[in-house]
Amino acid sequence: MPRIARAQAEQALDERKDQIKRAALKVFAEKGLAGTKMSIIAEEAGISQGLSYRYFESKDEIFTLLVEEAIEESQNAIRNIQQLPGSPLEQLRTFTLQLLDENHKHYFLLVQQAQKSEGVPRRAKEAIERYSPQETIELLIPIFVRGQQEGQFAEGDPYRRLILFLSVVTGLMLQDAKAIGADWTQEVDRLLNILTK
Amino acid sequence: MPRIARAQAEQALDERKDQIKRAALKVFAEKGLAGTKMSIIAEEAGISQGLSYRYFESKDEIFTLLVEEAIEESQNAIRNIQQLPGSPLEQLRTFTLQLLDENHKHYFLLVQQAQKSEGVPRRAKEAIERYSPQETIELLIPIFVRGQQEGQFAEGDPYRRLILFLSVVTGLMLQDAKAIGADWTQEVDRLLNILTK
DNA sequence: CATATTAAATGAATGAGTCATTCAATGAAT
DNA sequence: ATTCATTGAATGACTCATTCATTTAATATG
Repeated sequence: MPRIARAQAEQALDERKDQIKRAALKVFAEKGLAGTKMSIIAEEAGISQGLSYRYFESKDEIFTLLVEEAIEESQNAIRNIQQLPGSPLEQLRTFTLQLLDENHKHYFLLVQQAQKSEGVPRRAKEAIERYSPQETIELLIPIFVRGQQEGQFAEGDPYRRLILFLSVVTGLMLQDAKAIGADWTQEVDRLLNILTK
Repeated sequence: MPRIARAQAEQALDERKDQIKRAALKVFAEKGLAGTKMSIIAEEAGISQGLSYRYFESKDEIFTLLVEEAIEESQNAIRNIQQLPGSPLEQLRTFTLQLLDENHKHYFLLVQQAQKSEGVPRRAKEAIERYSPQETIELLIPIFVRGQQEGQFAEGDPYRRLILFLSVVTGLMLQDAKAIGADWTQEVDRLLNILTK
């Protein structure tokens, strides 16, 4: 095989691998590990039952891989928020909108699922324990406190406020509220009223 | 058997039946129909594996029964809100707090679960179709509109606002946010900021 | 009180069903 | 013609609702 063709072929394989991963992410996020059948992942990816096994060892492997990716993504997003321009409120707004876009949403829900489910593969469990979403809140607290000092956010226990806020955002994701449509901007602004004065 | 003893015996049976139903409700609400094992219900009720079958035909029967009860309860709660004293805001506040108490919460989540799950028994499905939670929103709309006219609630599409609000409340239930504790009053007041000016 | 009768409760065993995984066969690409 | 991706039916391990022989408790009878 010529050099060029080989490179193309490799890329094709990578793309297919990605396609399967994306499909799996969506389904896992919606239904959890136990609730997800390999056949549904295949269907979602538009391929046949068996094909996933040319690209991955097992269902557990895909799941674990995705959880690890999800956590990496989550860490990035959180690190990012610190650098974001604007007031604390604007920072949180951007962060929330980002959390709600398709890709991040699925990652976020995946981790949620992985946390409460039984029978999660060891490595996935470890990844989650290494980076608990507790940490998400802890990293948001300084921003919130700054907002309080600047008089933009309401008084009260930051931890409790942020738990409430994140619960609410998670709830929205779960509802998948198709009724709302793709543009969450309006909703997020309303949601932020939970935190502001 | 004397009259009295027989009556006592019957009552004992009813109580056990109730005990099983309560346990089942809790587990079904948390894990859905497919995710719930009869053995877990038994454990939750503090009885042995097989005993539920002296009181109920099958898992499906329990599930269906509970869904039917849940819908009845839901209808009552909604009818109630109309009679509630106070401003629209106060009405909604009371309604929401009621929704969040242990019992109603489980009923509400059960219906949620039943809606999205596959393989729901026919009769349960029918009960749900007969009374969709769409209806919940439609019954809340007049209250919300009145609140808008009185200047207490924010402008905007009532349907969309209420969808958001209910999604958020549902999300809270799902999170079960133990971190928050039993008293939701504070949180509900914050949540209502989503609707008010 | 002792004992017979009836009903409640247990938990191990069954077996029907589900679903991850495999693989022989097919198709496409080079 | 050869190589490799893809299919989808078949396998078999596993799960779990349901059953039922056995134990335990309650109640009646003498």
